[in-house]
Amino acid sequence: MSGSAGDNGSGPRSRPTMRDIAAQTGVSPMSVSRALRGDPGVSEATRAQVLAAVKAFGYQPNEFARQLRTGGPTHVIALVVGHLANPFYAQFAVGVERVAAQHGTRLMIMSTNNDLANERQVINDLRARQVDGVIIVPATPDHRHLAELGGPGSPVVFATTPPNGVEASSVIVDDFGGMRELCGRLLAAGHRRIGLLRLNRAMWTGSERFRGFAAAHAEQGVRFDERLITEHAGDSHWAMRETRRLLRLSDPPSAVIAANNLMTIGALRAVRDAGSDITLAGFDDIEVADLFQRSLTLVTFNADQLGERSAEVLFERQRPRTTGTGDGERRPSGPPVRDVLPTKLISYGEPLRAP
Amino acid sequence: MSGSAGDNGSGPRSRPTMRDIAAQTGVSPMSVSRALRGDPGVSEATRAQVLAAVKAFGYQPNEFARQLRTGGPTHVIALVVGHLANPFYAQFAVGVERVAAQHGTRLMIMSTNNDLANERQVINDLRARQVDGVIIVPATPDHRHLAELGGPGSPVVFATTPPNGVEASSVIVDDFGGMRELCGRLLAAGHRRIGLLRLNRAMWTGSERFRGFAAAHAEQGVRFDERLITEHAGDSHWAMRETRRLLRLSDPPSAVIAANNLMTIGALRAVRDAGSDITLAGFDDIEVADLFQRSLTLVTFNADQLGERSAEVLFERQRPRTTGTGDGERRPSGPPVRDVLPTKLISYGEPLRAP
DNA sequence: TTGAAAGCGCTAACAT
DNA sequence: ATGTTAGCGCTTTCAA
Repeated sequence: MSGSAGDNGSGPRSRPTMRDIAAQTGVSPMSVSRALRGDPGVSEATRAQVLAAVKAFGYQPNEFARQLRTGGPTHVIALVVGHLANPFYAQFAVGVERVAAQHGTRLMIMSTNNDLANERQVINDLRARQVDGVIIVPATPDHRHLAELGGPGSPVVFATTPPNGVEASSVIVDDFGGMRELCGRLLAAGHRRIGLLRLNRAMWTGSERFRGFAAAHAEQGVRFDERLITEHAGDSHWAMRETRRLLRLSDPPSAVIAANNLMTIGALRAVRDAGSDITLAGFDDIEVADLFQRSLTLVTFNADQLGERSAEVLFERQRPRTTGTGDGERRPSGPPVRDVLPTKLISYGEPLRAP
Repeated sequence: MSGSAGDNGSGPRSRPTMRDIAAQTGVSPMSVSRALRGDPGVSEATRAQVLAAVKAFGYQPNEFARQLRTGGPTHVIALVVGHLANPFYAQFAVGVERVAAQHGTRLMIMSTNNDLANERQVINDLRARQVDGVIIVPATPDHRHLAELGGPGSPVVFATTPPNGVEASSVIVDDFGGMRELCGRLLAAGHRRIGLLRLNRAMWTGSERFRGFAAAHAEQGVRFDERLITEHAGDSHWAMRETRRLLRLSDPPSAVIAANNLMTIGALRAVRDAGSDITLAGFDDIEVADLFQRSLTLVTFNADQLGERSAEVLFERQRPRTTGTGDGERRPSGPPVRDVLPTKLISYGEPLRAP
């Protein structure tokens, strides 16, 4: 009546093992093992008995013990991201999980809070836990601490940022092209003073998106004003303050570009509070941008698809680990993959306006 | 130059074990074990040697083997949610992870895509993987398939929905009170025909929020029109269509309440497209609601904190598993906890208006 | 069809 | 301070 099965009577004990099932059934643990795995070498009679006992005990095989013995894959991959609350990561994770499920693999999502020490710990932990592979959105520009990953049986894929100092596959976004297009449009519309809330130059996305900004200016023969460009790790509070500052300049920009989704939100708040009619644009899509009060032009890409592609690359590179001391094994596969996803400019609300 | 350490020369082999380190160092595996765990019973000399060899081999102890032997906790808890892309879950996960980190525990996030069969599989998998505990936001109203969780050493906490048919702790939101307050305010403002996009009545949140709606009407002596109430699992597309339908009624509502965050988004889109000036309200907070074109009144609660509290409850109920055949162990602890988090009404944009 | 022995990688408990 | 033995829960291998 009260609890489920397996807890018959007095003191709860530790989880039942195969031996318990064997004892209960009157067969050897080996037969239990066979019965549970669907091995043909058991009579239907014993199999039925075993399964009954299993159900009665609420028995669940210990996956670790099995994995230890067989040396097979764990069917777990890990996704390491900076901060879960960023909707980009969530959407990315959705894509990864879809592909993982297709491969009968579970996804373990770990967040580093964009902290290097934390990232290190997480990585070590994942290695110790024998995950079949890792997809990482690196928090830092230097990836040498990730070198230990990517060994045989545990490939790694870098997402949004190519590996730096390590050999590994990567799936990234056309940061340069996307920003170049956006900035080019603004310039073509007549904007001459464009503010930029950029990401740290040490970050790949930071430098690439900035390169796009600079390239667009160069192509249209416009010199940009350094004082309209500020750099940060990229949170919304900072973006809000910084946008406010830009708006108050004696010679303010006629447009502002925010280099990521969170900064776009911050910039929007500053513009709203100031009642300014400055043109606003940003990198990264925002799911509900169509509901915003202000028009917004965004460099978008399919985060979902980025996740899918990353996972596909990961699985392509997986090879079953050798059990014993096997020595003649091949490397994961050929040279690292390096995929680049295209971006697409989307205007929510009105299209880009002249200043 | 090229790769990192441990891959000196020809063919990569399987991961090194303690024996490899021992052989390399000329000590016994036991000393390696001791050195790695910081056990005092090793000379500084050997410890140094061991650590050097470990670094050279890129050796990482196998956490599974260790766990198997010691029978200790795995220091992993799992969070099972419906769909990662829902920002509520992401925010919830942030809170859970914060508390988990404080307990030196990793968080494994698994999504079920709101599918029962999937949920079952995930749960089994987690049991097989010996997680120290599970926090679940149940996808379905019937929780009997979760009965196997919650055994000794692996407690469960239900979040947002109390357990049904199982004994377990839960941390939920004041669904009833929140909706009652919101609806009460609308009625007090003079609204007499209020539309409701409600969740499935089989779901706890669905029935509780509806109870609040009904209670508010009863208290103010207003009869609600059943035809203004529609029921669904709660996605934004459906909410959009349904809101459109409500707006087109010959006797349309003067206000519409959406029973969750996704439906609120859908309703907003419908209202925008229709150019209607209907009053809109919803359950669940929306991070960027302050940037929306339309004013919105929301029943909010702190998802972060809900996550923290759930994790705290989980850890309170954890007890170290007994290693051997220990029999005199106690139950996790006293009776199940049942926490309820308060809600808070927030108006973004203008406050609630009369019809 | 079934079982006994051995061992996956590690560590507790006992030697030395 | 170091090593040996045994065994965690399971499965592979070999024998009956």
